[in-house]
Amino acid sequence: MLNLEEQMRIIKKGVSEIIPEDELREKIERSIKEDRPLKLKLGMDPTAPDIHLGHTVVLRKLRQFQDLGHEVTLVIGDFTAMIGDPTGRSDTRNSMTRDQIMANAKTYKEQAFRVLDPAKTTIRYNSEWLSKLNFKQVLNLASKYTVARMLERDDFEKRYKSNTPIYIHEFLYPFMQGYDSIALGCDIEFGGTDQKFNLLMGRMLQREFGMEHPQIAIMMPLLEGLDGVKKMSKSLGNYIGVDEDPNDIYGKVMSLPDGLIIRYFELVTDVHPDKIDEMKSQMEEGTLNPRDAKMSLARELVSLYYGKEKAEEAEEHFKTVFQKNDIPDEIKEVSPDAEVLTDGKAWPPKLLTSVGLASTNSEARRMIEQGAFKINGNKMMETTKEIKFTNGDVLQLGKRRFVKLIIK
RNA sequence: GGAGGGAUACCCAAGGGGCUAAAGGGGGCAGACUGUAAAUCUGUUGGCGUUGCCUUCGAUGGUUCGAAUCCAUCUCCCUCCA
Repeated sequence: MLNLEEQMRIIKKGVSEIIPEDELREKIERSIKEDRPLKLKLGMDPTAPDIHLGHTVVLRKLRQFQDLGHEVTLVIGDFTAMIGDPTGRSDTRNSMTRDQIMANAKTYKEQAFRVLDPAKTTIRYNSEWLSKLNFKQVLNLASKYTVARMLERDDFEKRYKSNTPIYIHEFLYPFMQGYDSIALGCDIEFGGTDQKFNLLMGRMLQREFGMEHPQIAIMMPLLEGLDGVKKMSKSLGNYIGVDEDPNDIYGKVMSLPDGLIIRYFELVTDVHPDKIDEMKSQMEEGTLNPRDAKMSLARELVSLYYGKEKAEEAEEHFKTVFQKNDIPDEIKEVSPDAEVLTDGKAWPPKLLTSVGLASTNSEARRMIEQGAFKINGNKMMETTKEIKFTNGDVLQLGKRRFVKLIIK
């Protein structure tokens, strides 16, 4: 095991807050002295099936701890998912069915191991202990905190003031998450900065339940999503999933606002800090085109999850389609129904719909009128008459939707 | 339990009998431009082979030549009182 200062240097890199830091030092010291790894906990609500880059910010930090010799318990919130974490939400979550939860939990596990070391990771489900609590025990937990303090929470306060309902069971969420920490007796709990309240609740409850050295809360910054402002999340649709197609990951990275390039390098890649600083100053001086920095970020991320080879392929694909404005090599081939295309002639809006490029005729018509439709690279604006199509024609609607026409 | 207020498109939000497929903003999509799918500007944003027709303003009925708009019942939400 590395000594205290070396461990702390690695640990502190990139974290947003450690509460309290001096107790963390004590814990690490004890762990070195007793040669006992620390128990780290990360709770994940399996409310969406995919892990995205936002999750990896915390997962990567856990991985660093694992590399220092510590152990991670990944708590799958199968029980808590039935309520849903109210953190940051402006409305009540819909509760989920058991099947959905378990299916999501499965992919979470698989995808989390793309970052975590499976040998040093334990997976637990919190229904294991939470479903066994009786009402008396719940009351005991609930008696440790007041309504006024609960309403201090920003999200609850906003909802309360704006007349959006808050259900009592949502108040219980932090207690359940806190109880996870009691059940597992963990040393450190991780989360995004938005988890501060829940993490501290765990710490407080552990102390109430007689733990001598309650857990430390380590918070990681929240990664902004594709829009560059809001946090990355599945429900906002501004995410990059670790399981997505390499071309999509590459493309999505390229669509990030320039201001996020450095932040992404820092939070979700393994690129050395010195190298990142160098890029930063080069961009400020104007000697490095942000586009090129973004391309290397995209390459870096794809190779992290798919390897170098796939990363290069994705880059090639991006160059052909978006930079040269060419037609990509691989295009889905589609044969339209005979009733749409007869004797090689078809009404363009209907053809585009039947071939999957547009979802309705009206949408197709609008896009054609806006000049978004190309056949073999030539703009075509006919929306009333039928026109001729030939086998192998490449149909393009907008910048990135392509289809090759196969006439049977 | 009592008294009031509210529900409008993907989201927020205007509209209180015909001029409303429904203002405005956000988001999405497209076009121009560029350094990229960034920024900016412009257009567009229910469906239908489209100078017209059909469906849509919480749900169901009703009044009316005509209803998002008026009436009745119901569902859900909020506020105040108990």
